[in-house]
Amino acid sequence: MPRPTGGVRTADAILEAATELFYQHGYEATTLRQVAAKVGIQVGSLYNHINGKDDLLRNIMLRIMDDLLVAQRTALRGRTDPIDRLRAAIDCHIRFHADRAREVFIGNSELRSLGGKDLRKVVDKRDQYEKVLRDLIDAAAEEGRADVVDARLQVCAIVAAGSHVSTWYRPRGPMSLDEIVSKYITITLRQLGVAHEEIDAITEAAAAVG
Amino acid sequence: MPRPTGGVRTADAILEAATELFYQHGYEATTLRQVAAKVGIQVGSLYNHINGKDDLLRNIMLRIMDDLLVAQRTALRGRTDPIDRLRAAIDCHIRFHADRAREVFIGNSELRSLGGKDLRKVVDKRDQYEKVLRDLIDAAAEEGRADVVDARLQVCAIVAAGSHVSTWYRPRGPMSLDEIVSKYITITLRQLGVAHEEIDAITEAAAAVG
Amino acid sequence: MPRPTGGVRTADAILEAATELFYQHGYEATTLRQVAAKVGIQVGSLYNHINGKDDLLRNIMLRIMDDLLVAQRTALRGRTDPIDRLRAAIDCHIRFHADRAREVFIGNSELRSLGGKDLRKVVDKRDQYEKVLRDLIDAAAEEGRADVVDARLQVCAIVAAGSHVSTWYRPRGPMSLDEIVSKYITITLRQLGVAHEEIDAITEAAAAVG
Amino acid sequence: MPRPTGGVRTADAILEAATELFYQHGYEATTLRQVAAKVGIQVGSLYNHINGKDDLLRNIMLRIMDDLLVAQRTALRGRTDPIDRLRAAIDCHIRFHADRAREVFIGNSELRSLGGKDLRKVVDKRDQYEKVLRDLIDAAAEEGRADVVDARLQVCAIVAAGSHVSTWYRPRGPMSLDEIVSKYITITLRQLGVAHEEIDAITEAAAAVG
DNA sequence: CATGAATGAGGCTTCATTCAT
DNA sequence: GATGAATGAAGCCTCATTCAT
Repeated sequence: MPRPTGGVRTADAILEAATELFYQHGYEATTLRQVAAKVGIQVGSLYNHINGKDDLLRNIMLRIMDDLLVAQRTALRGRTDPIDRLRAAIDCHIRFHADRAREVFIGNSELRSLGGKDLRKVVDKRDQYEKVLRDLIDAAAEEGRADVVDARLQVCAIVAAGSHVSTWYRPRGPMSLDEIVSKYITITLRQLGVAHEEIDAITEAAAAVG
Repeated sequence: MPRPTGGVRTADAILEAATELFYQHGYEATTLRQVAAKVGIQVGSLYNHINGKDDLLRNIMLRIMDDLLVAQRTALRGRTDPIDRLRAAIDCHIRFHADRAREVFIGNSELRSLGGKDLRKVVDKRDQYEKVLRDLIDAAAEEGRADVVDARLQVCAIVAAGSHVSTWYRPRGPMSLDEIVSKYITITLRQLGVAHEEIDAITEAAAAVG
Repeated sequence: MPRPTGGVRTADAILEAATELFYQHGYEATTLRQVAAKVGIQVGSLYNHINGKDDLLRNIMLRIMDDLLVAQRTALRGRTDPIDRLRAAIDCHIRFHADRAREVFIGNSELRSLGGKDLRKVVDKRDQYEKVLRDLIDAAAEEGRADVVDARLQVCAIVAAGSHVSTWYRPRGPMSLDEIVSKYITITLRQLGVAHEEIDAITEAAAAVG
Repeated sequence: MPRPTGGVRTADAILEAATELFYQHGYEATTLRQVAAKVGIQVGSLYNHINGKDDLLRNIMLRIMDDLLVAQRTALRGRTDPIDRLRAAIDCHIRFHADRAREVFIGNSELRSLGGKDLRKVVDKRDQYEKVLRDLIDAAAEEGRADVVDARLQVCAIVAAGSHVSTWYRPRGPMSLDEIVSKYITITLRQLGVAHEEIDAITEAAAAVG
C-alpha cells in the first residue's frame, strides 16, 4: 500500500540523510535501513531514487568536490594581487570546510570506499584544487612576497588544516567562523613566510569590515 | 631462556594483520576472515587469541596512543629551553606519525567505531597529548619567544599536519623523513611566530648533525 | 469501420513481449520490468491491462493449448483414411510446434509455475490432445495398417519430438520446415510400424505437391 | 549457537536436496531457504559447503553430463556389431534418463540459468554425447543395416524421447523400467529403418534374459 | 591450539503490486 | 491510460561468533 508523499523532494532528503549518517557513522557502518528510516520511507523505496548504496557516496563526493572547485574559482575571481589571492583562497578553504563540514569530512575519509572510476575522478578534482593553491604560493614567491620552504608540503599543511576544521567545527561552537577564518589566514600566511606587515594589514582590513 | 611460544607469535601476527587491513580498508570494511587469511589460520582460531573484532581495534588504538605519549615524554626529557622543547615535540610528532602511519591513521579515523568506554580512554589520552603541546606553546609565548595567535587552534593545525602526514607518507617516497621533519619544524615554528633567527639556527644545527 | 484502440494494441504487445521473455529466460526469471520495457511503458501501467504476472502466463498457456486443439481438429477435418489422418496429425503437430515454438515451449516448460486451477485446465487440454493421437494410432492398428508396440508410449515419443523441435527450430535454419515435417512423418510412421510402401507413397505424394 | 552434526555428509545432503527442489520447482523458483530447510540447517550454513546458488546448479549439471558420458562409454565397451552397439546405446540412454530422471530433467530444462562458461561446458558435453549416437547410426547405415533418413534429426528424436521419459518416469509406475527400455529400443530401431527381423531377434534375446 | 561446521542476525537489492496524480 | 513513487516481502549472501572434535 503506497503512501505517496514528496516527489523530487525525496531524492534530496535521501542525499541529506545519507550525508548526515555517513558523517556520523561512516559509509560502511551506515545501513540503508537507517537512511530510509531518517527519510521516513521503506528501504526498498530508496531504489526509486538511487541505484545503490555506492551511488549515494559517489553523488556526495563528486558534488562536494565540484562545489569546492567552484567556490575556489569564485573566491579568486577579480583578484590580482598575489597575497590577496592567497588570502582569498585560504578564506574560502577554511570557510568551505566549516560550512560543509559533513560532506567535506566524508569526502576526506571515505575515499577508500569509492569504486575505481569514481575514485579517479575525485582524486583528479582534488589534485586540481591543490594545484591552484600551489600556483598561488609559487606566484607569491616569485614576486618575493612569500618565503616558501616547500610548496607541495605547505599545501598539504593547508589542506590538512581544512580537513581538520571539518572535524570539529560546529556552527554554535565557542569561536565564530569569521574568527576561525581570520586566525587560520594569519598562521597560514605566517608559515608561508609572508611579511608580518602584510599579514597585519590584512588582519586589520578584515577587522574593519567585520 | 624462555622461548616465545607460537601462541604469542600468533597473537602478534593477528594484531599486525589487523593493523594493515584496518589501515587499508577501514575497520568496518575489514572482515575477520581477511585477518585470519593474512595470518594463515582459520577464522575460528582467531578466538583463541582475541575476544572479538572490537578487541583488535581497542588494542591497536590504546597502544598507539600510549606509545605516542611515551614518545612525547621521551622527546622532551632533559630539555629545558622552550623553543628547543617545542622543536623536539614537533620533531617527535611528525616522525611518529610517519613511522607509525598505519596505526596513527587508524587511531584518527576509527574513533567512531570504538565503544563508549574505550572511546573515552582514547580521547583522554589524546587530550593529554594536546595539552602538552599547548603548554609548550604557552611557555614559549610567556618568554616572549613566540607570538601566539590562538594556542588551541594552532595545536589543531599541528595535529592536523601530523595526521595528514600519516596519510601520504611512504618510507621510500620522494622525500626523506628527516627532510619532511625539518620542513615541518620550520613552518610550524613560523606559524607560531617564532623569530626567523631562532628558526634558522635550529635548521642549521639540524643540517650540521644530519 | 472500428479502429482497434491503442488499448487493445497495448494488451497484445504485452502478451507478445511476455511470450518472448518467458521463452528466453523462463517465467520465474522474467520480471515485469522487462516486459514493460519491451513494450515501452512503465511497470505500473501494465496493470491497466493485466491482473498480474500469473495472468500473463495463464493467458499464454491456455491460448496455445486451445490453438493446438483447433489446429489438430482442422487438420483432421474431412479426412477418413486412418494413415492419412495419422499423417495429417503428425504434420500438424510438428508444424505447429515449429510455427509457435516460443509459446509451445513455454507451455511445456512452465506447467509448474501455473496455479492449481489453471494447471488442471491445461493438463486436461493436453490429455485431450494426446487422446486424439492415441485414438488415431489405435484406429490404424485396428485396420491392420500399423503395428503398434504401446500406443501411450508411442504418443509420448511423438509429443516429445514436437516439444524438442520447439527447442531448436528457427525459421531461417538450415532445414526448411517442409523438409523437417516430411522427415518426422517418415520416422514417426516407421516407429508405428506402418508399411514401408505406405510411407513411401505418402512421401512421394508430398514431394509431388511441394 | 552451533549444533554440529554431519561433516562431508552435509555437502551431499545439500546437493541431494537441491536436486529434488530444482526438479520440483525449477532453479529460479527454488530458494536457498527451502534447500537449507530440507537439509535441516540454516541458510547461512549452506555457505560452508557451496559458493552460491549457481554453484549448486553447476555441480548438478556438470556431474550428470559426466555420468551420462561415462555410462554411454561403459555401455558400448566390448561391443562391435553396429546394431548391437546401437541397441546398447539406446538401452543406456533410456535407462539413464529414467534412473536419474531428476538430474537429467534439470540438465535439460535449466540450461538457461547457467552462466556463460559453464553453459559452454555442458553444451560441449552434450554435443559430444550426440556425436557418438550419430556415429553409431552412420556406422549401421554404412553396413546397410539401417535406412537412415537424417542422422542428426533422428538423434534429436532419440534424445527427445529420453528427455521426455525423465519427465514422467516413476520407479513404481505402471510400467517396469525393462519394459519401457525394451519398447523404446524397438520403436527407435524402427524409425532408424533397421530390419524387422533384426529388431525381433533383439527383443527375443532380451526377453530370454529378462 | 587449530579446525570446520553451525548459528542468527542483518545487509543490499529486487520484485510484484498498489494508487494518487 | 500512463506515470512515479511507495510498499512489504523475500532473496542471496556475508559476517561475527560459538563450540565439538
